[in-house]
Amino acid sequence: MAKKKISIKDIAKSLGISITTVSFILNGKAKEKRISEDLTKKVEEYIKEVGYKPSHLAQSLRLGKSKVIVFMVEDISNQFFASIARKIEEKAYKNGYKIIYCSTNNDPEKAKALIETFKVRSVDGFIITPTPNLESTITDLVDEDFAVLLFDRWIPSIDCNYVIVENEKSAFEATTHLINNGCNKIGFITVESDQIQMNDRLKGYTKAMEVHGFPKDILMLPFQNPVDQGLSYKIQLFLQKNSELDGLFFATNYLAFEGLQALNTLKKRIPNDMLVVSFDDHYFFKLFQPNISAIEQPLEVISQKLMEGMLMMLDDQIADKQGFRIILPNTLHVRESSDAKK
Amino acid sequence: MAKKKISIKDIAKSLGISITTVSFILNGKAKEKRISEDLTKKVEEYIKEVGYKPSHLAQSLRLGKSKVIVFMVEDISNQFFASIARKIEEKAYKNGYKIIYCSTNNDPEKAKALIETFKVRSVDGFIITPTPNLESTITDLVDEDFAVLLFDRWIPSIDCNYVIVENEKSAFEATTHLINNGCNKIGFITVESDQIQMNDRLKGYTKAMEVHGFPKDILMLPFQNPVDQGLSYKIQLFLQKNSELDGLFFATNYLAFEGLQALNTLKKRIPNDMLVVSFDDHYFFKLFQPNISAIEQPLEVISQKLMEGMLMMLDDQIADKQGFRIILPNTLHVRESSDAKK
DNA sequence: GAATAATGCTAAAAGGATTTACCAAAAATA
DNA sequence: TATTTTTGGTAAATCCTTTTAGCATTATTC
Repeated sequence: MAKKKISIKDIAKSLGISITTVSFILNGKAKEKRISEDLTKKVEEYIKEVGYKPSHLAQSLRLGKSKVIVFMVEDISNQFFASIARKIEEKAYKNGYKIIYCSTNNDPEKAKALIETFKVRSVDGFIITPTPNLESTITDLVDEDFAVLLFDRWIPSIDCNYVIVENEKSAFEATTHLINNGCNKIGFITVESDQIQMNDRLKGYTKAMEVHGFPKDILMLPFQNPVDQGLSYKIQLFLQKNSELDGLFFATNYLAFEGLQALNTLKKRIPNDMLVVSFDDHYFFKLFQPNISAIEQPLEVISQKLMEGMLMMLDDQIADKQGFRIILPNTLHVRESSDAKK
Repeated sequence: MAKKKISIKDIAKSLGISITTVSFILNGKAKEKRISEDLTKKVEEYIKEVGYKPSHLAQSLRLGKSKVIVFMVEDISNQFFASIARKIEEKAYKNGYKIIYCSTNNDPEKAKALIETFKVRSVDGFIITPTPNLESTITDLVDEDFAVLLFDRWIPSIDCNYVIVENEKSAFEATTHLINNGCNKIGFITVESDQIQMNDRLKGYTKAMEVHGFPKDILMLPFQNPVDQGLSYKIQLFLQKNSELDGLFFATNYLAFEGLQALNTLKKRIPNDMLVVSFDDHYFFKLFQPNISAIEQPLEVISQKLMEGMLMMLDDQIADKQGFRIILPNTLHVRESSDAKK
């Protein structure tokens, strides 16, 4: 039953005028191009009547802009990325942009392949959580005049805009929080990876421990996606081997979830036996008994900055496209009774 | 520094042959169109050498297919939808399709506007969790030959393919499970909405209660997005007013999260004071102490069926495009010690 | 009244592909 | 040798817009 899509040509023919005229009117250039008001009105009415909508595809081809932004993250089903997705979606749509998402699984080859397929789709911009070894691919992208914005993690060696958070500083603060509440044997649970944000968190922990002259206990779990079933068990073993630990700092929330299970299995109580803090706040931490302290990334601000930066770069007027480097502060939420061990 | 994109025309000129020939070779029609092997090889090598990639935009314009599928859900940051997103992404990309997402917030006007903007972008298909009052919009879509697949909820009054789960049956089972474990005053916590899946869950509960001749206690919370802060408190009031309740059935997981908080505040213990079950399983339910029973929707199968149906509809060969109506069974996970109250 | 300026509009190119219809030249057939 | 068939390709239309350059008229100026 598919009724044939009406084109600008059809309109021109029906009205006995030229395509050019219709196009000018459609693009609000009637005045500028000296189309008479009478004709303008007539065309506008006809357009409304037949419900004509220009083909975005043809426009994109002609103008070389597709009004599409790619949102390439490690895993779109991860709550953190999904939340950002939701927020940038809103802002993008408001500005006439659509968002295509994809997940890299932190696999460089997959990331490269995805970027390649998007190049040929003439997307306008990329918001990316880079995988390792993506330097040259991203540099190319920037050279080819795509708008590129890294987030969550960045790549120090290349010249590219980004929006990230203060990983090291917040990790330092969180560790210090544990220390100030009586912990001196604090374990750091993280994941084996080149991801710079993870490294920065480790640095923050390390620095805080060194400042106080405390020994470090670090558990580097293998990186995997999806989350391995045995993760909780591995943490449990680590806790048993280091039974003197009185504090735990999880580098990201899904590690904390697994860790909480391990603590439960071992009948270690929070906050009496162990003080816990996690990077990346989560609804769960407030639900869990007792509530778990966590570092909250400013999702709303991150999203807002992401779109702000994107739109700035996409807007040809702006000369300085290389000055958008945003580092945002996090918030440490102290939740379990904080003087538990004092 | 943006190096100019090379086009099929450039190749033809460089090699001193016609555009047509290049196109035939690119599309693997060299043999069919009787292009000599010599020339074919020469062109293929040149293409590889200059790294030519056809413009997807131009192809889409010419062929009328964009290889884009819209994934329109209530809220992409919801774990359920985000998980589906992740899974269909994989399958879509494997088949050369990209996915644009958008969230309706369950607002019919927003949904209609979104669908309108996508029509002009010549997307090929829509995977939709319909809002209320979307009947005519979706019928139009189907009439205009877009591939449309509803999921999570469907619209009985219109002729459109879908992939859903057995809401009523599973709700009946879950309620029966509570009854079999000694509950006879079971509260049903749901949300005020026209969404058919919510209604079906209510029906399942109602039926089970009526079969056993037990009184029903239903709490209809106002629909809202994002989740209201006072939700937990409202559930708490309900529990206080109906202090004789010994079982609770939550129509969806985020209600259960709020409910668990309320139970905690009221010092009601699970399973001793109250047996609980929730629709939509969640990682949390396994983490929570004690573990919470829940009905798990088959995410993997749902995703697989969605893409299977989509691809089938997009594949022009298939004649019967109206025969894809899938209803999938869920799994009830019984987690707290099941004989608690026997 | 002739030259200039303004008015109102349009033809055609461009963007990058696919595809139909056709055309020479060479080979095969009669 | 004359005719038909096959081979190896190409020109041009098409998808739908945007935009440059220009062209008749009419109005204005001197």
